[in-house]
Amino acid sequence: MISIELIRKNPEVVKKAMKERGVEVDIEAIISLDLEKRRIQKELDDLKAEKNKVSKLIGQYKREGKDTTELFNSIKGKGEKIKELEESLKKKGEELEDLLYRIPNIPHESVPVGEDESFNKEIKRWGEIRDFDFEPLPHWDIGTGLDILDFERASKIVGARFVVYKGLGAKLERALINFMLETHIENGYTEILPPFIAKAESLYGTGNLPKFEEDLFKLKGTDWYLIPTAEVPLTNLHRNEILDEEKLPIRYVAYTPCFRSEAGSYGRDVRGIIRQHQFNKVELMTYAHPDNSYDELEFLTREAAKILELLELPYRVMALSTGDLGFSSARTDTLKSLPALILKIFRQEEQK
RNA sequence: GGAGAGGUGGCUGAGUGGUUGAAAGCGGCGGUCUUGAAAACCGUUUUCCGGGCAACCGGAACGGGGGUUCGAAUCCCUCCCUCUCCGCCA
Repeated sequence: MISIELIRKNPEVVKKAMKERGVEVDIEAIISLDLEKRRIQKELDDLKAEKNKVSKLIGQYKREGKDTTELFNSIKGKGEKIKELEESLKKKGEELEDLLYRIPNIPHESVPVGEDESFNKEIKRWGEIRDFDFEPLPHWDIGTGLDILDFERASKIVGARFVVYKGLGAKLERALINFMLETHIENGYTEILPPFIAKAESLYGTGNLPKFEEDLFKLKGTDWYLIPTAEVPLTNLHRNEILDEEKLPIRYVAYTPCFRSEAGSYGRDVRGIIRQHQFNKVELMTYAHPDNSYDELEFLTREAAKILELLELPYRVMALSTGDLGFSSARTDTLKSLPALILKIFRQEEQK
């Protein structure tokens, strides 16, 4: 969540950032709401100060055996007024918080400015894209042909957008997870195996709530959600903690399944294992000092790229433009590799 | 599932409805002493919000929320969490 102080002090910075992201946010409305809220708080605090003073006097008078009726009379009706102000302060606070929760992060100055993905900037390219002297098959044909992916039986169990990994398919998935974990652990990341369920408060912490509730699976009759990414438990691991600066950076790696409702993406990437309701992910996460967090980001990106290099998969590193940036991200360097290739084949398929 | 105990500052741990933001100890910080350190002694040490250029002033916080009261860490309700015992169980 963007702090109200930042908006108070630098409204222009925030406005400019929102414009670059292509997001409509009424900063002026937030500022005037904040002013109104503070005005109420001042009035309330003054009133409470008055009442507290009298209450203290009553205590003193009683101890000294003096008459207190006059004191009681002097604060008559104050209670109701206080309750009234408290209520309106609470309401203003909630309104303000709700608005603030819907403001995305301020992009870093190094992020290319542009309204959509066409403004993304390539910052690195690695490896050779293989040429085939035959027509390559999409992965779902290969997978079902080898009997290592089974989409139909998955759909029997649960429905569309799930897959059953079978035999060597299951083993391959497991081996990849393990390979990634081991590689990162060797390089100083601490492995975490977190709960795959998180409560609402945690989802607010990562910006998934309140704005993106429809992307999540909520467990009926509870305050629990299936995690859409390991980022949720990893970020909340240290929520409301003050970290010792000496111990930074704290580097974590976690394997978790991820669950996404993919609402609003019906008809997109409908075949294969690209856009599933459940998928496996090995996540890297670093808690770093703000002074060197962007160096740390580069370290982390290199670390992730290493996996692709070890697997001899060609890739590009793309800096996402302001218009393509995720909600809580100040900067995103994304690795485009195999998935992009699959998508390309898939989209060609789609056009036929 | 049944029965019970408990949640207080960085930690341990007192606390009768009224100068208790909170004893004491530990830890931290500053100082005296010392060549330096330890010990001892003295002092100091919560956070958030608001107002103010500032010194400072006001408000809030004793697991969360609500209630009673002029006044709540203390009484009542409710939720959450931790621990112990019994039962059941992968």
